[in-house]
Amino acid sequence: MKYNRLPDNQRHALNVYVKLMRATNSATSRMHNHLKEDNLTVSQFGVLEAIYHLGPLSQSELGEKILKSNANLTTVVDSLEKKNLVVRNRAGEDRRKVTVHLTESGKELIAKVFPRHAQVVAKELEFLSEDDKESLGKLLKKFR
Amino acid sequence: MKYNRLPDNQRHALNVYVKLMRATNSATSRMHNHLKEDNLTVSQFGVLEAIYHLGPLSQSELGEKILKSNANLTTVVDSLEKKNLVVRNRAGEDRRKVTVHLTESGKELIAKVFPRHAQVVAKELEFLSEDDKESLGKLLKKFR
DNA sequence: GGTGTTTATTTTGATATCTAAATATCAGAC
DNA sequence: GTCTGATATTTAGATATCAAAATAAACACC
Repeated sequence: MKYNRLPDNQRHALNVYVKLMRATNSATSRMHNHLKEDNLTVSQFGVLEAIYHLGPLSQSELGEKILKSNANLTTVVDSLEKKNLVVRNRAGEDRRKVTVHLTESGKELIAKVFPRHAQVVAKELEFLSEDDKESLGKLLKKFR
Repeated sequence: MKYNRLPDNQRHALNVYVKLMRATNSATSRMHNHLKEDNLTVSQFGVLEAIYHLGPLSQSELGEKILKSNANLTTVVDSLEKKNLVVRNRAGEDRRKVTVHLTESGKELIAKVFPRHAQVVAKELEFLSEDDKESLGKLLKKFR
């Protein structure tokens, strides 16, 4: 796309924007493929992984982690519960909150899937040098 | 997320991956908001914009541009057609292909919305210096 | 201690999107 | 010319997701 006739700053911004979309799209499609092997959606994996690394969390906390709406978290946790990978616990101090815990089989599954995920992500980012990764990380962090 | 106990390269890759997801998420949610004013979805806007800048395109070409499946393009073009913003044309040499054109009101709309989009994107990326944008662009380009 | 406000989750109603199968057309080999 | 395989779009069936309203619990404050 050429975007002529635009002020420089807008043209540059649009170019970065388009590249960001394309990069994310290509990265995710390659990195998320392996989840099918275990019948997990990206969101389901995200929830399992967050609890795996951070311990039991409430649904709204999970929503922030995996960047999905609260309404959607209800659905995602429902489907994980149906598969016996997590349980909801409403017995905390604040009874509005649901705390989501891994079951034994949830723990087993994520303990198997996460290392593979880490490998796939590392492999798919191999084309970046360690320096590239560091600079890219710093730049992306500024988006906040 | 700390990702201890992982090899360095995997830990670094995961950090970049997470930052990429978060950056894209935060950028898109801020940059796509203005489209609601004109009742356009991101995909609908993407199609209008692609034709606006590149001229009439087939649906599969549009799918590549906006990173959506062919099946979905049918739906997106359907909805644009319903709003009289584009027309399908099947009269080319290859009669399998549909070529999507802007109507007059489609042209008017995108001629109004695109400059605003460019402004919003530029504004939302203001926190990056021109140098930052250039380095980021170069790094993201490597994702191909 | 009742009342209004905030917070967490769920429900409702709707859209966007995907994969796989169906359909239609084209292009090349024979 | 006809068959075979590739390509473009559409249809069918399904899931993921969202925004807004509903529900329920906690908090604040007079």
